Amino acid sequence: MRPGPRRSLTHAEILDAAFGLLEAKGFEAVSVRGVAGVLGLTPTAMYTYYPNKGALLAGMVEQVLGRLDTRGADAAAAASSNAGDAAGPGASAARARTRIVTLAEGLRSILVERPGAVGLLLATPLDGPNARRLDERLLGAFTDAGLDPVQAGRATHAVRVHVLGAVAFDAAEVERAAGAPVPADIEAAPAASATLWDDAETFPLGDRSRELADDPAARFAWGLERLLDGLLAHPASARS
Amino acid sequence: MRPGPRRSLTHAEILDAAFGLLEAKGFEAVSVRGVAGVLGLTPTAMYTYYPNKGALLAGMVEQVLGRLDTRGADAAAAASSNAGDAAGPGASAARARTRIVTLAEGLRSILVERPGAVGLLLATPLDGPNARRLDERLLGAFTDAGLDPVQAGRATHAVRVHVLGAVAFDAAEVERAAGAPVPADIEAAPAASATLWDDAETFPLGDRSRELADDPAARFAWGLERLLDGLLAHPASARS
DNA sequence: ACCTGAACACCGTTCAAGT
DNA sequence: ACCTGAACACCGTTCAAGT
Repeated sequence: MRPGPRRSLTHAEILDAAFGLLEAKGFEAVSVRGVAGVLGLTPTAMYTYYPNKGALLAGMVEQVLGRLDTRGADAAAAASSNAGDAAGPGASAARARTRIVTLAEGLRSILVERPGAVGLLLATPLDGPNARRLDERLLGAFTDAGLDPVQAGRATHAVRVHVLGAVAFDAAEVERAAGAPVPADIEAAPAASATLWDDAETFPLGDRSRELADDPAARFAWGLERLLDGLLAHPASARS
Repeated sequence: MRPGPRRSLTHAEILDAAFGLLEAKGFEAVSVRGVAGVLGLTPTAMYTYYPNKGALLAGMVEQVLGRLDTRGADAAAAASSNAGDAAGPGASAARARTRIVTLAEGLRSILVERPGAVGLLLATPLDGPNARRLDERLLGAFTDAGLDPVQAGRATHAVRVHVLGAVAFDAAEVERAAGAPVPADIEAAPAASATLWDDAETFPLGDRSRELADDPAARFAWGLERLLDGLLAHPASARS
């Protein structure tokens, strides 16, 4: 069978195969050749659908962020049914904060659900339509909360950084727990000239608080709330 | 010349070659074979020094974080010479905040200086001696500022996430500006069921604030200060 | 201990050719 | 337009062998 039965796959089918690979064998296993193999295609046939591997990954990112939409709508429905029509001063700011938390938690849960998806987000520029829509929502919420455009832009960036960074760290910790121990490799570390830090002595705190290590979800939620405390502290342009 | 002149390289020489590759051609170019090539070795000879590629990368991470030590000491000296012996209430908390900012800004500047180094940090578990020492310092500073051990651990994590996440995003933006345009790829994005978000309309804010996009250093500093505002807002155990 | 050379099982991508 | 097959220039890693 030389030219093949001309199956004419849809992008959705190709992305499904790619996500199957991602879930089964991790981000590293998502290769042009691998996806082609799952689909029964020759690697070169993939270049009919995507001009390069980056475009494939961008397509996957868009699909992941697309799930945030449909799910976020449900969460917003539940939240708004509780809120009623309260109209105290700062009520719209409070609703804006809830919206931000909903978006951030939603994005996190989607990324946690699909192990390997973080690698995707970090490896691909987040400038597709769904990524932009997420940005617009955060931007709108921060504006509603009283931030000026520049502050809202920076705050949006900070939230994006916090969500992706936190999930990336959690994923790395999972890998470390499951994976191989890290080699000693003594020579690599130049001895610190620790003289001026001596007010800090040598801390035995690290091991203790690392053993108390709470679950990633709680840690994330706490950090997000603290970040929002800081971002939303000064309602108007009282800051430079 | 079969067995070669038995040069017996040091780890430092190997890491230098690896960093040369990193700076010249980016993180992707840091390969076992590539480093071996620069050193005039056969790829397999590398496995005499490092058991695998991960160990090589871990060695590089440790060297990067080691630079933070020597540099942080200088910065601390300059800062403390200005501070004098002020003893008002909250003075130690203020000094702790300064220490945190110094560490975070120092780590960021080191990562920004070495393009490609972020990829390194994100690809490698941060559990070497220098990484732990950085953790201990942040932990100690947050404890000095009045946080209990669990809060200090979470706060340390939040700062780490913020620094690495922000630098990773900046790096991605630089790549995007220099690299190829992203293909349209329409079919991948499932249309959002946008019904419930309609109070936000469609925001034209995005493009405006993206054009005003301030420089990454200012954006980072602002976000870090806001995060610390939130993390250090309540001095004692007034929080759950 | 340090190194070579051959080999295995992979990558992304291009090109000429077929239907 | 969609696909194959051969090819190019790469990966990380293992193994047997040399000094």
